[in-house]
Amino acid sequence: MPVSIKDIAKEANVSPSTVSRALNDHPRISPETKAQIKNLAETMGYVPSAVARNLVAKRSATIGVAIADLVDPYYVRQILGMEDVAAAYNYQIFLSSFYRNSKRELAIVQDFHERRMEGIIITGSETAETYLASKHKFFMPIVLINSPTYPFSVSINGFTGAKKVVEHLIELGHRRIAYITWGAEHPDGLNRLNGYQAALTEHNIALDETIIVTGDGSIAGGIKAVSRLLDLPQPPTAIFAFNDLTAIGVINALRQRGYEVPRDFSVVGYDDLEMAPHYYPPLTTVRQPTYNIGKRAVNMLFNLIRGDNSVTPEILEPEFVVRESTASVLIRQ
Amino acid sequence: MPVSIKDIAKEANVSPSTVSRALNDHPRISPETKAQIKNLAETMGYVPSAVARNLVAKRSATIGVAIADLVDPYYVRQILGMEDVAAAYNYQIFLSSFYRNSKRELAIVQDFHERRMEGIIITGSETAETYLASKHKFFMPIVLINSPTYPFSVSINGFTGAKKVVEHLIELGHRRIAYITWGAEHPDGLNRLNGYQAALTEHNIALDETIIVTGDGSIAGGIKAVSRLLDLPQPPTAIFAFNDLTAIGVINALRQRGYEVPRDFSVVGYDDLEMAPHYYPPLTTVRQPTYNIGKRAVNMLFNLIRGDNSVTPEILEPEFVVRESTASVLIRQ
DNA sequence: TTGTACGCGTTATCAA
DNA sequence: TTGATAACGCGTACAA
Repeated sequence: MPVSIKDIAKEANVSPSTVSRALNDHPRISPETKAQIKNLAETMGYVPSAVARNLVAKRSATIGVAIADLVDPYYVRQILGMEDVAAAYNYQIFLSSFYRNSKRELAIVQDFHERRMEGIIITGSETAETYLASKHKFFMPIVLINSPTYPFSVSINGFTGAKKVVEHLIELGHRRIAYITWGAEHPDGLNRLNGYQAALTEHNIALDETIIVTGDGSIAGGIKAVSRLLDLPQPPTAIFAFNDLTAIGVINALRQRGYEVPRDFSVVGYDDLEMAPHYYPPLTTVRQPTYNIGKRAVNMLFNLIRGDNSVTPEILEPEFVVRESTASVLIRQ
Repeated sequence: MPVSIKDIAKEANVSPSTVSRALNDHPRISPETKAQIKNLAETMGYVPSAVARNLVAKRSATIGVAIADLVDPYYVRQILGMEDVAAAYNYQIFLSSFYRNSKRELAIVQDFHERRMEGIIITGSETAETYLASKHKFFMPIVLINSPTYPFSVSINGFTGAKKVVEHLIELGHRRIAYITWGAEHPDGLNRLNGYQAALTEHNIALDETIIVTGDGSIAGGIKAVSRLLDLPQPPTAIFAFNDLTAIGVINALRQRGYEVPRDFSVVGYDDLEMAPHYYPPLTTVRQPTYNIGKRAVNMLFNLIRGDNSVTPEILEPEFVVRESTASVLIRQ
């Protein structure tokens, strides 16, 4: 249905290559024919076919981005950074979400290959080893976010992030600090757990596995975790949640039971969501440089596309933000 | 770099068309050659080129989705519905965000054309008239979300949504009900404003333009709006915010000034964000059928792609949800 | 300055 | 059952 370069050529009584040259501002063409053809293209409603162009050019000026969860602001804000850098390079982004399903993730990577993306970024992968195994042949560079063992990756330091949180709570006098995880398979899960443990060890606080419970990164998960924590013979005085949504669930569940934060329990989240400073109480949390990690990932990818394989894994530092959901253990009665 | 059908043909000593048939499970091919070629393709790491296939097939099995804001959960949840329907049809989605910039929106539509998407969905467009004007030639069907004047569109009824909110507040005894809008250009802005006015008129409450203020859909916008509202000689007793984020800003600003919601002011939001029931206080709001609207939009688009032009604009109804941020005006002292 | 010829990777048609 | 040929829309070498 769309009009092609040939249609214009026929209409203008020139050859298709002349039309091509006119449309691409090729130097060797007379100004008159160029103007005439451009006019004709306009009136005929010509729209160049990227698919034909990509076939012959062997490049698509497009990168594929696979994201763990389109609804999670943590991942979405990374996209913002990617978009800005990609736009500066005149590249487009093809975005797909695999919803934390490794099978879907691999299907997306396959699709990116078929579409001949020039590079791939995957954020939130739970199967990073796959991209190291040589049994798959990937003919385009792949950059992972938060898979620090992968050679081409950009990550945020979950170890120091978690450590700072726990140190802050210890400084406030807390000794029984619960930790709500997000299952073992979360890309950043192990790092943060190690940070949590390191802080305790450095302050000679024995690790108590009963106050490490598993959540799912959701508000509901935080609510459930509180039930388990408060049923303990010796409940914690502070709760470190895997993310802000979990923390919100925690605070709500505590309020339902008549407790107040931070008077009765200190609670810390992670991510610094847009509404974290506007929650009640404003959340003490860890701000992750999401926009920046997106930028860095695309920059690294372009280096790889250019053939510069000297890139090394990058690790960005998160920022600890104290607000009002944490307080000294002493204010408890 | 990637291996092509020709490479396999050479390796197997057959013609390219035989390889094509083997790979596509064509009926007229011997089982042995088929098996041999499939093996070869596997070991050689063959990945079919979607771009070459699309060129000859004149179809991409892909629809383009342009979205007003990737960070706004309201839009993102629509994508979820689209993805599910598209997947059922074996279609992929190419997603781009224009961040409420009409120029970028049109550039995305142009890009979709060049990539030969089979159809386009635009949600949150502020320039819907463009798609009616015949000066542009669009050679693929376009479905708009929340542009009810466009013939191929799916919308949520903002009129009844807003009306229900105001009726609820009136029932609680409120007479001075402020409304925080999101600028005139918001796709649903006028509909909701009309609903707001209709409810007031039906209850013989005079419209007071001084308590209709402009926000920007953000928490910060809600905070600013409160300043203007409380500086009025006769402040409102209830505030209807354009969305939940604005409502959160409102509630926070009120709390900062020592007021409590709903004791001193009733506040209503819009959207029913994931955390709306878990905010403090839990938000009275309007739940929009976002997932469903995404589904309907894709279904409509497929009808158009099939050539069925008998589609008519669809309007879905929102659902009013009462929680704890609203109360009778009588409980004020 | 313009036209001719060819190739990109794939599928479909026709002939063998 | 398989092979040769053409075509999709575009860009580019080479020839005119």
